[in-house]
Amino acid sequence: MGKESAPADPSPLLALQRATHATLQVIAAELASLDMTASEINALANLADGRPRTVSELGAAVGSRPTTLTSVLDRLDRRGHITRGPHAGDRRAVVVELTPSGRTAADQVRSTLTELERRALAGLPPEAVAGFHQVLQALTEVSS
Amino acid sequence: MGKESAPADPSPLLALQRATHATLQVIAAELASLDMTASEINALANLADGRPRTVSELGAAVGSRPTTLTSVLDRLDRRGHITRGPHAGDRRAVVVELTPSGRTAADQVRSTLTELERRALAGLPPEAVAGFHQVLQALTEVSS
DNA sequence: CAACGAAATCGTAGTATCCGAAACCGTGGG
DNA sequence: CCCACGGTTTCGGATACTACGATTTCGTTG
Repeated sequence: MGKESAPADPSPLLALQRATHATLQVIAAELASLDMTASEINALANLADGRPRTVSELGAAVGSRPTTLTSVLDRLDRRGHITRGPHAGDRRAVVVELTPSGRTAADQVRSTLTELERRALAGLPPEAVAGFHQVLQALTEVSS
Repeated sequence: MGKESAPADPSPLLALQRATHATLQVIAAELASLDMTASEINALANLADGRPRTVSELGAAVGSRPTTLTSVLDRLDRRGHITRGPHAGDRRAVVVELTPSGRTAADQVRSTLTELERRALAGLPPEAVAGFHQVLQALTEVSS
């Protein structure tokens, strides 16, 4: 039974981790000019739509605890990429927002991401991509 | 136009990272009795098939540099989960192999993984899972 | 045999990540 | 009105991941 095409890795979760690591390294390498870490890139990419978010929201988006984000946001703040402002309706919460320079960096991050996605998914049928998102959402929901 | 089901995240790569973080936390929590970190779990899961591997091979499987694995393997070694032996045909290389106790732990890891996968993918059509693997492989290949 | 390349380890440094505790604020009950 | 409770963020401390450069050992090629 020729198993050449199905090596030894039928586990979706292991393949998930491998793909994450591999893409992460490529992204960090292509964005080396920004001199940012993976976490900073991740945070910035999630803010790239320009909509301000609280620390908790951002933490849920990137998959980290709010405590973890504090140091990441500290660095982005020091570099002038984000600002922390008061929340309109809730004075406990802090609103994280992109500065103009942060917007430039975030756009660069997003274009790198979409470029990599385009390169990888060019020859694949749309059903595969749809299934990909379906499985990712199922995994995320089960792990929420 | 109800946007509840399509939040603001059409980026496959961002969804990938979120799912990875979310599943990683659940796995680490369910395997808390083993008292191992995510990297150790990842390495052990990749060794669970019982086939010995070199450090470089394992590094390619988990997505880390060989230098990164050294400390992880040190810990697994100290706990008696793996042994480092000489490679038959290449005396530079080191062969990493599971011990009986490592095999027990690896089996536990694998059963936790398959259980989580089963829970998440139960209601999904096989085509979705197939597309998931297809996209994952494409992303990994582009980033190799 | 001499030179070059590959494999793994070690030392060093920078982050990431989480936990517990504290400070601040919003909400509901007396 | 005041108070207790829960949510939000930050800080301090501890552990571990990760990478880079240098080193050692070994295979390979000329």
